[in-house]
Amino acid sequence: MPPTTLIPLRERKRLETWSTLHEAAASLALDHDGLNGVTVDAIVERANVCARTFFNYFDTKEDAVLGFSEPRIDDTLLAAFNASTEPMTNRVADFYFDVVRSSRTSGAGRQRRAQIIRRHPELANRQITHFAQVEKLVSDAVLEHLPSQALPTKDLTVEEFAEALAIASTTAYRIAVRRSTPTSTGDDDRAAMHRALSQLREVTQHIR
Amino acid sequence: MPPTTLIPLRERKRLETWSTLHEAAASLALDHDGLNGVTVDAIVERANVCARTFFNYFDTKEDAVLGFSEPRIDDTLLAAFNASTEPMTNRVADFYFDVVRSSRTSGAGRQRRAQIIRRHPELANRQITHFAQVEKLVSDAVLEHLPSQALPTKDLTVEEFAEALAIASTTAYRIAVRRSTPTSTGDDDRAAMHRALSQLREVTQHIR
DNA sequence: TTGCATTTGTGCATTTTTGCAGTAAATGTA
DNA sequence: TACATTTACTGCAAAAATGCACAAATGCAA
Repeated sequence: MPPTTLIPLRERKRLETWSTLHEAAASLALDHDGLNGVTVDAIVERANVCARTFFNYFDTKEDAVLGFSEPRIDDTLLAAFNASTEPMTNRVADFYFDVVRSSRTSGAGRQRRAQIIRRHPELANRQITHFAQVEKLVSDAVLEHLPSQALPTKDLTVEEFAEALAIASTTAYRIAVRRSTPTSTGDDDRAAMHRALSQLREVTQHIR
Repeated sequence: MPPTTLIPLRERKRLETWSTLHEAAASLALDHDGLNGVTVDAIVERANVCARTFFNYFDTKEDAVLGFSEPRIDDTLLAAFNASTEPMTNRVADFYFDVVRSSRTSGAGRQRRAQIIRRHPELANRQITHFAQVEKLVSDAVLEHLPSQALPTKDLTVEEFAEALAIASTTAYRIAVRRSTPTSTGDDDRAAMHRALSQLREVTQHIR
């Protein structure tokens, strides 16, 4: 565990409030039959904040239960992307991975999210839109920062290329998550993603 | 323990922060050789708030260790004072008691405060000024709300009368506190104060 | 002595939380 | 059917917490 004093107090408290709210929402949802068994009031009472604060952290009750926040691209992540010397596909995949994992949800948290969605499939939609958001975000960022010489063939526009890279990343990431176990670390998952990516290359090579 | 939902969230949190800071300050002071063994930084780190917030709650480090807040007169207390049908001296004593006890310090807290002061006598000054503050506050409030027919003799101005009532209250209260034990409740202390008051009457009757 | 570091305490701008009023949709109830 | 109640969510103003710069006092070392 990293020493708490490295993170400024204000941010530490924000993270804690986020976690408390998500924890309250998720555990209540598991105990009380999903979304409809839980009210915002019950969540905030358990988390000891007011209802208005709840909506400062989550757009919807659904998001609180699943622990989704609007995905954002940190400057640090962008810098890492630009600095990387990997082939472009791996580079984008790493970037995608970083963006997805920059959310505050831990490994155990993702496990539980999967459990909740399994038990309450009506929540699956939200997960899909979330990954769509990440994909769009990554696609746009890649497009904006793509080195001009990176385009592999004349058949593709840069827009198409960026989009394809993002789509491939999503695919590889989802494969990695599917293969992930409760004991997997973040590094394990990243490696699994790269494996999936190269398998994707193998498979697609025979298309004609 | 009273149900928490009766106190509004904002006030609940203020009380909690106050208690947390006082608790941190008092226990650190007991463990580390009084005032000088404890820094504001150490207190706020334990209480998990920033240093500026500490000074929003306490004027000085001393006050935090002892758990003193600037005494204030609640409208509720004033209303009780005005509504009372007791003889004026008892009325003022009750009022004084209410004002003193409206601080957030519990019975156990007062015990510990006494312990700290016993062990670190340089803190005793602060206690004296605190009681002087309360006395002045009560004296002024009584002066302002004294029924005009309440003056017992022509020998006293109303100012002097109000002051004397406040002084008598302080005296009785301090006697009661000196007699208080760790198992005394607030009601016990109030009764002890009234006993001290009537003993005061006995004793002073023979002055000439 | 002088200079440097630590500590208490304040002023002020920014961020966060709270409280409250109110909208819109869903749901229960006469 | 109409009508009240509950619930999710928003806008806005006031209160509280934070971060930061800074003053004053204190201690400590050269």
